[in-house]
Amino acid sequence: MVARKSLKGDPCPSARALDVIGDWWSLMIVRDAFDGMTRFSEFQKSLGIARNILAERLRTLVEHGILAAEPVAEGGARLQYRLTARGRDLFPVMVALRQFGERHLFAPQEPRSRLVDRADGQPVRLDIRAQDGRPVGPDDTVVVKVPEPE
Amino acid sequence: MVARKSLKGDPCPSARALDVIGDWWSLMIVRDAFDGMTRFSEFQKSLGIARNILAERLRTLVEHGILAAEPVAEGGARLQYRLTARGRDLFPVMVALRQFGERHLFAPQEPRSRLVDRADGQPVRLDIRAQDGRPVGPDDTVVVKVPEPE
DNA sequence: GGTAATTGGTTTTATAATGAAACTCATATC
DNA sequence: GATATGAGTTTCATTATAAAACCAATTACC
Repeated sequence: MVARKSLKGDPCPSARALDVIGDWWSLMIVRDAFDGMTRFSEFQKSLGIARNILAERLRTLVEHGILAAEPVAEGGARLQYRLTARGRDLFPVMVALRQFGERHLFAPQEPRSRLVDRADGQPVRLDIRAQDGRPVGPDDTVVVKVPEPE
Repeated sequence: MVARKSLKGDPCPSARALDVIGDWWSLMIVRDAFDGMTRFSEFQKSLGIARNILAERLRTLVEHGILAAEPVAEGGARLQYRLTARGRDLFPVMVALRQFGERHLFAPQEPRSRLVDRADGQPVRLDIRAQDGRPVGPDDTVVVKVPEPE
C-alpha cells in the first residue's frame, strides 16, 4: 500500500477524526466498549478479529486517548481497556452510524436492534439544530473558517 | 489480507453502516460531495487519492446507493456523482465526526473550520435526546432487540 | 503446591488492498 | 484538426491484514 495517507495535518475536523477512528476496526472496538466490554478476549471473541490486529488497534486507541489501559488487578500485568471521557465523546458518532444503519441497511421485516432510553424504553432521537432550536439539514449549513477560536 | 471480514450480516446497525462507509476514503468522498463536488477530478485533487482507488470507491458508493452517477451531458459518457437521499442521510454522521474532531483534535489556538447555520452564522448543535426532549448520554441508553419492526 | 488451562499478547507467513505511475480513450478547447 | 484535459483502467511494488503458531504470565483445579 505504500504507506496509507495520513490526514493528521488536514484542516478539516472530519478528516482528522477519520484519521483516528476511520479504519475498519476501531469503531467496532469502541462500540463494544460502549457495550461494557473491557478485556482483550472479549473484544476478540465479539469481533472475530485477528489477535495481532486487535492488539495494534487497542494500542493506537490508547495512544489517541480514546481508551485507557489499566491493570485489571493491582500490580498485575493483565490489562483492561475503558473508554476515556474523550472516548465517550464518540457517542454521537456511534448513534449517527447506528441510525443510518437502522434506516437503510435492513430489510423491511428483518429483526434489528434499537437504541432506546433506559428510563422509558422509547427510541432516542438525534437532531441537528440551529441555536434557536430549528432543525437544520445539509443545505441549511455552511463550513466557515474560524482563524481565531475564541 | 486474506479477504477483509464482511460485516454485512451482522445484526448491529452500526456494524452494517461501517461495512458500507467504514473504510479510509468513503466518508472523505462523501464529505466532499456534501461540499458540492461532483466530478472525478475534483475528488481526486481534493483528496490526493490514487485514481484506481477513487474509481473503485465511487463504484461501491454508487452500488450502495449513497451516490448516483449521471452523465454530465446528455448522451455523454462522462459522469458526475451526486449524493442520493440516502447519501444525504449521512449528514448526522458527518456532523458527529466533525464535532468530535473540533473538540479533541485541534490545538487550542489552531485555526479550524466550523459548521454553521447558513441563516445566522451561528454554530449548529447536535443533540441526542429522549422522546420528551431530555438530553441522554451513553449511560442513559440501552440497545434492545426489536424482533418485529412496526 | 504442582499441573493444566486461560489470557494477553508477539512472531511468522501468505495474501489482498493500496498507491504510484503509465497507459487508454473520450471529450473540451483553441 | 491538434492539443490538452477528464475519467478512468492496467500493471507493478509495497504495505496492511488475517490466520496460525508460539510464548509468558495468570488463574483455575486437584
